[in-house]
Amino acid sequence: MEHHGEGSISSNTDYMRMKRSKRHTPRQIQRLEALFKDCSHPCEQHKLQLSRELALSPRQIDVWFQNKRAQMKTREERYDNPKLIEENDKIRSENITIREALENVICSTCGGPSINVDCDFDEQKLRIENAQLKEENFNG
Amino acid sequence: MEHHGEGSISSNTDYMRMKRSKRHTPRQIQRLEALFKDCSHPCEQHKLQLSRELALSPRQIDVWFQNKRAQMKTREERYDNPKLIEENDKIRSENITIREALENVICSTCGGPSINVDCDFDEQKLRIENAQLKEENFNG
DNA sequence: AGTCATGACGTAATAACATGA
DNA sequence: ATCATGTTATTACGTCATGAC
Repeated sequence: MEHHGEGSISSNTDYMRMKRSKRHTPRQIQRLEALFKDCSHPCEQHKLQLSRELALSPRQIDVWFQNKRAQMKTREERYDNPKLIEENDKIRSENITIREALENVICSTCGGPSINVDCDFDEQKLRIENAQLKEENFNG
Repeated sequence: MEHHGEGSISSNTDYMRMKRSKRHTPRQIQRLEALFKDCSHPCEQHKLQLSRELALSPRQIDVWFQNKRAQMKTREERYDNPKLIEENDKIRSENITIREALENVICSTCGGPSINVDCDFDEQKLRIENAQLKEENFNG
């Protein structure tokens, strides 16, 4: 109900404090955002200046910046999450590829089907087993 | 801003002292949380029942569940993010370990220092290179 | 048939407030 | 006091179902 489209229409002058909407005007927000880009914690002076300039109480300026900082934080997280998941999947599949390569190794000198690897004393084997176990631990 | 003064009569119980606190009482929240665990989208019946039971308007019940769902969503994300980063690191290190193992392979039959792997025609080699490139792509 | 309005209900953003460190 | 964080309430926008034309 009541979709007012005010924002784009009355652009001629400053907004009369539209009775209905408690939102800040686009102009106010634009100004606030501009400052926020430079500094997310405005000093007292900036705060008071904005207060006069935008006809908002200092308290409102304060609240706006607090809310904005919180918003940015969660917005970052929402953005990082899918990125991490994708990256995760890719590395995992690379992992499998290399593991397969390791099993299909063929010796170049004896040309034989040398399926197996080096010594048992070496830590190498242990480390690989270890990695395998940790991997299973995640998936399980 | 002056909002409603709603019938927050706090019924018979103890929480009279918070005069104009807009917070819901612990008892109310406890009850709401309990139902939320079972279903995050309560039907009309449940809503009305809660409304009577907790002396909150149906609208308030509605709003509480909406806010709760949003809260849960961001809470999940906050929790997943560090988990994903940790997982990511571990898989990455496994990756390196296996890669090293692949280079230090020694043939078991000829006992030689068979450093190298199989044929050039095989897709194996390509796949490994591919993985390597993709990996670099991430880090760069 | 369609299409246009309207309402019910959802999420997302936001303003204001409350609290603890 | 200021700030991060969480809570309550409102607004904006989207979708879907229903109904009149």
